[in-house]
Parts: sequence; C-alpha cells; structure tokens
Amino acid sequence: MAVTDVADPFDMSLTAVSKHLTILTKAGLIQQEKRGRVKWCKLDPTALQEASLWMQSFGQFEAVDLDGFESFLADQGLLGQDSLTDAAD
Amino acid sequence: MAVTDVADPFDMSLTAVSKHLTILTKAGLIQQEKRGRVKWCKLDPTALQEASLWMQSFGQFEAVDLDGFESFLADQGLLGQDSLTDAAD
DNA sequence: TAATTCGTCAACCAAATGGTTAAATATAGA
DNA sequence: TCTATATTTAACCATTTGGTTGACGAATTA
Repeated sequence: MAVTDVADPFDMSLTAVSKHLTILTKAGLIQQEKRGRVKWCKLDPTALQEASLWMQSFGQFEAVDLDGFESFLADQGLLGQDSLTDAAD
Repeated sequence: MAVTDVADPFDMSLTAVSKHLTILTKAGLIQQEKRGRVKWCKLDPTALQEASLWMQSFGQFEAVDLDGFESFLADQGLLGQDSLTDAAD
C-alpha cells in the first residue's frame, strides 16, 4: 500500500501520515520500499509477537522473575523509561 | 502494595507516581483499595489479555476481517483515535 | 518539455504529557 | 491532643506530541 493510499481514509495531511509511517518504520511495525516516486508500505505481521507474549505474562510472574524479565527487556532494548511493572500484594 | 511502596524505587515525586497510578486504575490495569490512610494497589493480571490477543492477530486478518475487528473494538470501547491498522500489499 | 503526482522537509503552533513544589486532607501513632 | 504519615489537590512549567502550511525535489505522465 502506497503512502497516499494509507493517508486516504484519514482526515489529516499527507505530511502527518508520512510522519506517522516514519515512526512505525522505526518501530519495526511496517517496512517501506521505494519504487520510483512511490513508497510501498507493508505491515510486519510478526512485529508485535514479543509484546503480545509479554502482555500474556503480565502479572503472572513471581517478583524475582519480573526482575529477570526486565533484564531480558533491557538486553533487547525494549525497556522504556516509563515502564511500571510492579506486582502488588 | 501501598502507593509509597510503589513510588519508592523511582526517582520522582510521590505526586507523580500517584498521578500515574490514577491513570493505571482508570485504564483497568490495577485496582486500588483504601484502608485507613493507605491505598493498596493490586495488579490485574488479566487486564492485558484482550490487547495481547489483538497483537497476536496483528496483520493476520484479511482486510474485511479487520473492519469486523474494528467494529468489535469500537463496541468494547477500546478503539482510540490513533489506531492505524492498515495491512499493506 | 511542462505539468502533475508523490512524499519529505522546514518552520510553526496548540494540545497533551509528565514532572515539580507547596498546601491541604484524612488517618494513625505517640 | 499533637505530631507524623499517606495521599491528593492546585498551580505551575518544560518537553513532547501531533498536527498544519508552504516549499522543495524526484519521478511520472501528458
């Protein structure tokens, strides 16, 4: 799907959509390939698998395992400043 | 876990943590119960299951099924303004 | 060759986010 | 009863986000 095709259904400028697509590309959620003047965008269907797995485990681990998981995420470069993974009780 | 316990490991004010916990409560990710002057916070381990399922399906559906899924999310009140669920190619 | 299309860049602006401090309120402890 | 603790509220501020318009360059079309 071309950038203009992606933009078409949205009530906002092509510039804004282009910016969003740049972010999605950097995040690894889509891939972009330029052919001539058109940039073709392709969703990466596996991009959210790791996040999905993490969400499934959300709240399931013992506290000590959360620390291990945080280390894992840090190693993967996936740990943001605002992650708040405290398990209560 | 009490609010002050949650705040303890973070290098930021108790006020900021309290604000975050309010957001997490509204999002349904944690539950808060006040006993005396202490507010006890508890993670809801199932809170991210729906999001996890959606992420697993990310990019897997035919286009027409994406529309159906969007309808489902809208019915669930889970559809944000910034969702961009285009499948390329 | 000129016009059009595609997409990005630069510059700008409003709104939202994410934090702070000081003050206030409610509850517990001395 | 007074002090301390827990938490929130109000007000504020800096940064980030999310959008715009106009201009530009590359590629395509007429």
